Amino acid sequence: MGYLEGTIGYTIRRAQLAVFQDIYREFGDTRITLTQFSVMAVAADNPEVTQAELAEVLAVERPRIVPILNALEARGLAKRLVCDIDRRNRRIVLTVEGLALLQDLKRRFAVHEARLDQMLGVSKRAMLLALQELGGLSAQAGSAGNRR
Amino acid sequence: MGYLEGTIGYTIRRAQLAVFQDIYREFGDTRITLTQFSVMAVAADNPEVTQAELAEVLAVERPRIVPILNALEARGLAKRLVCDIDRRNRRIVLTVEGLALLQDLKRRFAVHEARLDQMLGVSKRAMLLALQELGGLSAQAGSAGNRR
DNA sequence: TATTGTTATACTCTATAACTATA
DNA sequence: TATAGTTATAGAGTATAACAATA
Repeated sequence: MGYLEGTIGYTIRRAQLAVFQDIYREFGDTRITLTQFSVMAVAADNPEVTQAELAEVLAVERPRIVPILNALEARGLAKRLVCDIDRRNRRIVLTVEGLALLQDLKRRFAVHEARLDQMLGVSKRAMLLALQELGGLSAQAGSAGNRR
Repeated sequence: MGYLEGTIGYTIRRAQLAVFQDIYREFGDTRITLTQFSVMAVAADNPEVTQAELAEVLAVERPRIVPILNALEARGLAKRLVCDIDRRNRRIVLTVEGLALLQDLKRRFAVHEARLDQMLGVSKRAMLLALQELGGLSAQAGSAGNRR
């Protein structure tokens, strides 16, 4: 090795793998994926959110949202409601069961985040800000989405 | 939104997407994936590396290495050599063409890294170290690989 | 025409088990 | 029996194009 270790690309991939594993360790037997969790969290805070908006926030293509919502609906955790104002849109709302599960998941997520806080200490804030700056890379780019 | 923005998990995913896009922007028309690049970089520094070792360094399952090397071999960039000492192993070596392309890719990668340096300044080093600490999460974990 | 959600398709990645050849 | 590489398979994720309904 040697060359890769000092690069952001390699390091961020390893770190993301570790972070996601840590989250799934807490999620345990809930059979909820990170993307499903993210959809639920966004929907809870934004009851009027549409599927296209969800796709943009989660940085996935619009078609990906469909099976994710299908899974949540099949488990009775969320519902699609046709928007009266513009009947092309569907508003995503959590059911009572969905809200209850989200509370549980957020508790689990907090355990995970607390573990990160303990590992990173004060440098956590600096890293978060730096990571958010990196998001600005795509703004600079000529445009275009993912290549691969 | 709101909830997700302050989390490491969400932020690291967005950041990784941006970083990878930025790398592919530089790789341009080379038709080399990040994983292929990583294999070439590791093989160049460790001429005796086996496929199993590659898999571990790159954090992919051993079967994933096979099609990656097939692609590199098909383009005449790398070769598998059966190890004389233990004929179960194959040593991965780059061809002259592979080494030449790797030099080019490293130049492109350096442009990408320089862009990150410019964006992040001194905080880059702190972030790199913090990200590497996060890799330690999996060590703490009960064990096990990816969940999903 | 343009947009939202959807379907369909192809490709990649991930995870796992099982096979072969070696040891 | 154990290990390295391979094959095969099933399940997710990703990227695109195209369609129906609606605007």
